[in-house]
Amino acid sequence: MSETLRPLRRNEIRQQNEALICQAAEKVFAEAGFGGATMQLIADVAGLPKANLHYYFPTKEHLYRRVVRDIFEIWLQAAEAMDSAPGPVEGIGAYIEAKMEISRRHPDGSKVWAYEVMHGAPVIQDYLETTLRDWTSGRVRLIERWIAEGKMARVDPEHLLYMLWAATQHYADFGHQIATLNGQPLTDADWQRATDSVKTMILRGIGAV
Amino acid sequence: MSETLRPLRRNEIRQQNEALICQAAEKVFAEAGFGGATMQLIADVAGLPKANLHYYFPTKEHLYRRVVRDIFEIWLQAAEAMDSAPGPVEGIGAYIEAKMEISRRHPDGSKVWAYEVMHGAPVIQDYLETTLRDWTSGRVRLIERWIAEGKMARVDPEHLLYMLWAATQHYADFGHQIATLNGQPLTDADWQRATDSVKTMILRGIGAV
DNA sequence: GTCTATACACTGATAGAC
DNA sequence: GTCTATCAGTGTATAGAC
Repeated sequence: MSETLRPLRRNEIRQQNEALICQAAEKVFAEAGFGGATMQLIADVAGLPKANLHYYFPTKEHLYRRVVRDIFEIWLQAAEAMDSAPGPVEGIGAYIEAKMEISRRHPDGSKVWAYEVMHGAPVIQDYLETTLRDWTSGRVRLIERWIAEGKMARVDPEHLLYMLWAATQHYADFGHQIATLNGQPLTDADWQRATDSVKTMILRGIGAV
Repeated sequence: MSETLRPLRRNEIRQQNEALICQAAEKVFAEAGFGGATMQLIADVAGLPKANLHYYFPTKEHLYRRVVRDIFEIWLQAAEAMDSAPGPVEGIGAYIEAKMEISRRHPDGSKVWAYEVMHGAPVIQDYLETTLRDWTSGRVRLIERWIAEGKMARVDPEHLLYMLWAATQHYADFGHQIATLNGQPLTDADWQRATDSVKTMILRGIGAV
């Protein structure tokens, strides 16, 4: 009887521990990079013996790969905010809000992604060449349609996307610099003002308002 | 006679070797981060025995500190392009051009800076709190003056600066991602188009054109 | 599935001959 | 100022008891 339940229980334990380890790994990888992170420190943060990490993830690189892939999924989900919008004001406005919210809620994930890309994307190069490229192509066509319909100025769609990524992720990746210049970490009101500033400047910059 | 010349010669040798080592270190730190970089690899890239690095820079951290400080100086020099301009079109336009040129010519330096800030600026925290904060305060006042003079829209000066940094440095820090989406590294014409795009969107975004 | 002990490789740094 | 040899410390990964 209990024999038939054991597989499910094991899966639950695995899922729970993997999530715990991933959470700790994201934090440590963001703070130290791949080379600077140690399995020992990740284990300490997760509150597990170091050997358990190797039980769930055979190597440090496997664990890192998993963390980066999780972040990539979050980026893609935010992208949906841009679709099914009547025009750039709603679509790009919603995309900026979604990406700013991610920068606020998942700054470590954003940093790990930045770290990975900065170092030549050794782990997720295939994602860049497939999923991200496909997504980008689709949004370029969407922006070109908005331009053709006279809903925004004639801007280079690719460089608009780069600016959207840069402006929003900057608040996560360079959050420490911003907090230092601000004198303290951004408050709720600060984040609202930041989001409004980015939205206002970009929407006006593309001639949508 | 030759005795009096020796100190100069030694200084020249030191200067030359330090520059060689810094150049190699910038490349390796950018590609691997502080933790991932090894003195052995930096020595190999510089074409020197590892022990020589420790002769010129006592520890790995001393070498890293020097590399980050060099980059910081380049940032500050670019900032001068913004001053002594009659208005935002010339001032911010020139600043964008200068920063895009740095992203193109010193992508490794930009990455080391990004890496350092992303990880909490353990080495250059004092620069953030003194030099960068002072510089920022000065430019905020400059932008506020332009706004008061009706030369641009009423935008939040701090967030405009963040957007300038983000948009320009993105082409260095995320250059690999951009090259992948572009199908190849940016050409001269691509860089020109990128610079024009950033200038056009931001200058229109702040109501300066 | 969990954890202790350990093998094995590598790193930063130094000593000391040249 | 240059370079070989080497040490002490640490890292990843695993073996094996529980």
